[in-house]
Amino acid sequence: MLHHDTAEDIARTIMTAKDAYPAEYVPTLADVARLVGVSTATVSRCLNTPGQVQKKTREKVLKAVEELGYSPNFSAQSLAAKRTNTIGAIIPTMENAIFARGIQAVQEELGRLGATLLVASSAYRPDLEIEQIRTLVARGADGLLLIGHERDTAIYEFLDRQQVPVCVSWAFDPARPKPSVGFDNRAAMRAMAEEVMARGHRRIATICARQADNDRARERVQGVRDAMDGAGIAPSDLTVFETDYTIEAGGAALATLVASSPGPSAVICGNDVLAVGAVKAAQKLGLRVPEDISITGFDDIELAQVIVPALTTVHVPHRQMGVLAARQLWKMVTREARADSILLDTELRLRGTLGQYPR
Amino acid sequence: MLHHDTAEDIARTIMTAKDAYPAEYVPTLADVARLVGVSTATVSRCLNTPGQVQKKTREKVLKAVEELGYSPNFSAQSLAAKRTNTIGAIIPTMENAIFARGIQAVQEELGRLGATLLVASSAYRPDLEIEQIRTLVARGADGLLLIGHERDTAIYEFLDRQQVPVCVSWAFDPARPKPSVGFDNRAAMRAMAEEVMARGHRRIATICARQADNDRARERVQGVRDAMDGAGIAPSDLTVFETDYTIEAGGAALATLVASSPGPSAVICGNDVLAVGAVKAAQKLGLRVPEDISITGFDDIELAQVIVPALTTVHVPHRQMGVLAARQLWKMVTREARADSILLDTELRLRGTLGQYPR
DNA sequence: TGGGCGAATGTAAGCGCTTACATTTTCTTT
DNA sequence: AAAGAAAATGTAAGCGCTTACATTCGCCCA
Repeated sequence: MLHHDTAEDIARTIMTAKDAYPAEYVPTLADVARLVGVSTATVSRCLNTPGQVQKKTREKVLKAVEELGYSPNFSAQSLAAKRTNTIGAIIPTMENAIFARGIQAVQEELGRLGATLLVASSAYRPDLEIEQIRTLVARGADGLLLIGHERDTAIYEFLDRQQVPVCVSWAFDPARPKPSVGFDNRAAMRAMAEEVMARGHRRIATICARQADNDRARERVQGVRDAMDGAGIAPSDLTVFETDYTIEAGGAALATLVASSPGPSAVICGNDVLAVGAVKAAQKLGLRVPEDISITGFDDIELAQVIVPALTTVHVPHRQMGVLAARQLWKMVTREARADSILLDTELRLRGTLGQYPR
Repeated sequence: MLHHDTAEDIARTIMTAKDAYPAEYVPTLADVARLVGVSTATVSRCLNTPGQVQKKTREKVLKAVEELGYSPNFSAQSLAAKRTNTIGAIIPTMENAIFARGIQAVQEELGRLGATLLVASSAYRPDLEIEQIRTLVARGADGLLLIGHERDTAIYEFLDRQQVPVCVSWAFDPARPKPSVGFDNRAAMRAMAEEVMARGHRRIATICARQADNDRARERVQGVRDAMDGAGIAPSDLTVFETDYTIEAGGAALATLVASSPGPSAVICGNDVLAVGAVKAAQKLGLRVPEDISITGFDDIELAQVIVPALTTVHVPHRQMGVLAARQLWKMVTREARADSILLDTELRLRGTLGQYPR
């Protein structure tokens, strides 16, 4: 007679295991198979391709899975199947709402597509980013979402060798080797700078993040220069103040700028966090915004509408960007289609912090 | 004569593999071992316990690793070693600065300890949280960081069976089975409510998040009731308005509250996001804050100091909480020590939105 | 009723690593 | 210089799954 283990037999195994190792026993596929009296292949199929298994068998298996509290071992699964249904994303920081919001959208969309998102943050440090990329790849990420194009070519070679598809976001440049889903930082900032200059401002300064290894920051500054050039002002006249990505740093930068002579009549900030810091600092110095000084931001995060006056800024469709980047990446991973770059539109949001050049 | 493969041999293998599969070849431990002429065990030791290997051997191995661009396969590694050096964290949302900041600290501290953090967000949905917990465990998370104590007991049983240590944060209750690193939500809110009542307010309302499966929200409301009780007011007199966790929802809630009769003279909000929405909405309705209506928050996020007037709120030491939770969890994972609960202090930050009861 | 065919299930070979144990090499010690 | 201990390295058995291929089952039709 064929012997099929009962739930009690398995329980006994568990007891034994308990004696041998102090750890409680975690059931495996084989345990489920043994309890039901089928092969591990059948159990595996029940879980992954239920259509291939007879209804009766499937039900018995699922019941056993439930009874034993079985949960598949991800490492074993991906080692055997060579895919993980996992996408990795590395963002510069979680502390800025801008990335948080976009990445939340990525996560939701990937969940809808049946994939999981792993998020790491690099604290704006290229060396840490490389480390995170290697970690994520070693963890079997099927694809990677990276912010901005610029990074060491060695790391792109590594990714190519490992056959890991990459999609770049928060930037757009079809000329780059990797597809990107984003917006044109330079053109967007140029539009903002033109708007500023249309109000008569000529003494313009910019507060931005470190440009060295940040193509987005650099392109935004370049956008301001483009606008100056277009208006017949020497782009080299632009005062650029690089600083950390915090409200305090933005405030300190503004204080320095207005202390110089002649101080700027308009300060174009590389993002909203810096801009909010600048607005608060200006007000603390007794300057009226925008009567005495105009200030603009970039991103359009919640903060922008909370301060008084509300911040004039560039609106970026983060959620849409996240959703599209997720879809694009998934296409690349499943090799459904060639991924193209997608350009999203930004929009000027003219609010209270931008005014006419003081008469 | 013993034959050792040269880099060219390996390259040839790679070429062959290339013909067989379109994918480029990803080198394995065995390739490195073959190139150097040692066993896989030695290579493994070079990478994991370099002290056990002779300097000369180690150098040759590391050179080969470099040359081949070898990167260990995480799945294989954790399948064999039964540990992942990975901690999972599930937070309600990434879109609130409060969690982002704390989790960033957790990540930094774990990095220092040699572990990686995997972050998932549940969008405040218990069913999604369960799913995320199972995913993280299946991925081999050595430990889990969860927000708040309250969840289905079945999921705690599952975690116990899987032997996954859990540390709870953003809450503190040593009476619960899992250790927690956090603060006393109830006492903190009670202190705030007492401060409000000390200014003469008696018509008090509360705007908070859904209490149903959120012990933190519930405890905060309870704290307000405690204070009322202490002042001889019937706690049942408290108007509680539950809503979503957004600025807009906070604003809408305030509008509803002031429209009722008699409207509250002070609105105690469950967190800063709701409070900021309430302040903005009140101002839009023509009410002066705090002269006509007092509003308080909880968390002390950046926003609190950006609005005018600055928000009176409860300061929570997020970064410290993150660091301590990370250490505690790592202790549990490495079984270095029994983990205890840690109580952190919160502090009232009395700023501009809380004033005397209108005469 | 038997042959043939598709559907359901089983068999077993890995996936790339770690590690207990066995073996070899090197260093002490007398 | 021999013996023994310690250090370095090798051998090989898994870890828990997936999946190509082999086998068996059930059903239909002639």
